[in-house]
Amino acid sequence: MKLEQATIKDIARELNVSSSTVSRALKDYPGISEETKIKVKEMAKKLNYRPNAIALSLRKSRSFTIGVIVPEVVHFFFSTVISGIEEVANSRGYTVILTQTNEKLSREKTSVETMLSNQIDGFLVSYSKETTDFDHFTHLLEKGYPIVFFDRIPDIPSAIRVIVDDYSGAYQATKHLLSQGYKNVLHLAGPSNLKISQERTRGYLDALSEFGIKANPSWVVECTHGTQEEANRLTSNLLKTLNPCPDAIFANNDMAAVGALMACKAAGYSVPEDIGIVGFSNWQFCSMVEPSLSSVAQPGFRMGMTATQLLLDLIEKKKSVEEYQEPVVLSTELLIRKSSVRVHPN
Amino acid sequence: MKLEQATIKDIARELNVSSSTVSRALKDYPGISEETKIKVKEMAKKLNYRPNAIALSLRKSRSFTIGVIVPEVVHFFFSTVISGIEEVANSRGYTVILTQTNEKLSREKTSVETMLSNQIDGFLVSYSKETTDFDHFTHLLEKGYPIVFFDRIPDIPSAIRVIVDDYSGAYQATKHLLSQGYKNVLHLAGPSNLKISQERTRGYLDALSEFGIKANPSWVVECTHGTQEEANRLTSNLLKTLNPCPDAIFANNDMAAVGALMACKAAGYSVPEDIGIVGFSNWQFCSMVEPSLSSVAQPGFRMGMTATQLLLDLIEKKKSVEEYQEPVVLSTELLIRKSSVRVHPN
DNA sequence: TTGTAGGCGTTATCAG
DNA sequence: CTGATAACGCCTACAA
Repeated sequence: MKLEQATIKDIARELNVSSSTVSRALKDYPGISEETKIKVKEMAKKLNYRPNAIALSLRKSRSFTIGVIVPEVVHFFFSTVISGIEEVANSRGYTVILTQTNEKLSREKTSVETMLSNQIDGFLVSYSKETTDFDHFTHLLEKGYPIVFFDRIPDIPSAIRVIVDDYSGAYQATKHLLSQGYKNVLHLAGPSNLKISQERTRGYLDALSEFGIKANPSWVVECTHGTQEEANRLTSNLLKTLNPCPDAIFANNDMAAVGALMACKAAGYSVPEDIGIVGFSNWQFCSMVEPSLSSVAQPGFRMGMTATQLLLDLIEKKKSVEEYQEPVVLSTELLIRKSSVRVHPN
Repeated sequence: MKLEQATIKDIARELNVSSSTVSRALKDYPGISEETKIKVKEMAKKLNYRPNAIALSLRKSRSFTIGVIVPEVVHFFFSTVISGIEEVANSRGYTVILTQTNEKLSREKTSVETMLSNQIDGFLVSYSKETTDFDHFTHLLEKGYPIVFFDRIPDIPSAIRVIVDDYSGAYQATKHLLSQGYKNVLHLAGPSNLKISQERTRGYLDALSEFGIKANPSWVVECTHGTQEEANRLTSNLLKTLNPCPDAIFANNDMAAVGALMACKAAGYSVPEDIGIVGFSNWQFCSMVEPSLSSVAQPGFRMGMTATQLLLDLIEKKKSVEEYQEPVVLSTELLIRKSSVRVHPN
């Protein structure tokens, strides 16, 4: 029992005109009498006519659809980005197709294929943690297919990229900890194949060196999954084994920061008195935990909007790839809460 | 610079056969010689042939695409549901188009239109808080168009609906509070036009009456937006004005529960000693707040999977609407944490 | 075993 | 100002 949609032909038949006339009348083409225009539009309304986007796509080889590939929807940051994408895409008349890879390269590849099959006009991509080889994207880029990478970006100069200022965020966070008088700052890092992780680690290291502290490689600990449990486990161990014992932790993400926070508390340390903590992303729960968690806020919504604007401008040829050789960088902001501010500094 | 996609015609031309032969060979139709099949498939690979889903849709009047309409992506529960939807849709070869309404009826309506234009095969809908009139859906239902409502469901018997057991969850939560010895349980309710809110309130009321407590209408307070701030403000006031002072709060959602928690602490009450609190949804932060928040867990992922399975079965005519006169109900689970368990019961 | 023709809904092109 | 025709890529009766 399919919804019998009225077509242009139906309108034409009812009115005894040709379908070309109807098509033109509906689009207010010049050279159509006012009279027929009105007749046609009325009939269209009467029959509840709705243009068939599929037929249009086929005809124009343009689908007015963009494909979004993210690692996980259930991730505060990404869901915020998606919100921004939706916003811009809708307002400019585009439809959004979404897939999540669940951090799997294989799913990323099939997603790309499906979307290409669906003739999407362009991609918005944040790749999976497993992705180290970008052939499935470079092939497309070479042919001039519009792709905008956001947050997790590849090292391909010809790719358009939107990121937040991870380096500066990490730098500010670490500097803030050091300024508070913390001396031994541990870094719970992200997967080292992601540029964002590298940048955050770089910011951490630079802040240390600015304070004349020699970085110790064993104080940069990779939290591969970035989950609370993992960070909890790692931190518990580190608190026992590292010498001197860390008195501050800068975590690559908030989940890890909370895990570390729990571990510190469980080990009998007080936060922020004994150990200061700063996270990254400013998830909703930052203000809810005890003590509230300082964090580097990333403008997710804005990132979604920016990336989509770029992509659509590209698709509509309002901009060209050449104009974006360098990544677009959105600023981050350190939000200082209780977890990193000593009431009685040492 | 569009990606020049090879078509069936291209393969046909290269091989000096007709396009129908190619079409058949690619699909392993009976009555095609092994030899041509192999030739065709090799050429297809060589030319990097990829079927054009758009053309297929037009031809078959089926798009293998489903439309998902949710109020907000940035919402732990909904993002979990989306995850479940993705999972099933992908594995059964369907693409997902997503829009969020931002709780606006107008956007809900335009979303429906756009999706219909895109010839989607069916809808998965959780409607907005503004939606009180369902004409834009009933029109479609009457024509037999496949729609599955989830979580927020309308009172339309002919609509297929998937919900969690809100009533039972709320009932269990309230009963739990009363069993802990709390006497005066306040209910921070959700918007009264949503069935889920009504059901949760009903569960609350029934638990009260089972304990021989006469419900007081002014103890059911509507939190329209369900935000932390709103709940915080409301609770602060209520703690001052209600007589007797509440010694427990059952909140319609976790954000509100946290708001209430903050208000209680700020007013000098200790949780759970003075005031017990239970939330609803089991957001990630429940285990992170201090004290950890008891909450009713909703199986979001499972809801997404179930709803999608139903929808696809419907689309593929493996099931009929008649088989689902009653809503499908997924069970909830009360997770008891610290916020509702007195160490020293009165 | 393969080819031909027609059509899904729309619009661009050319004629009238 | 309007109509006929072809084409987008694919599939499927029907014919050969």
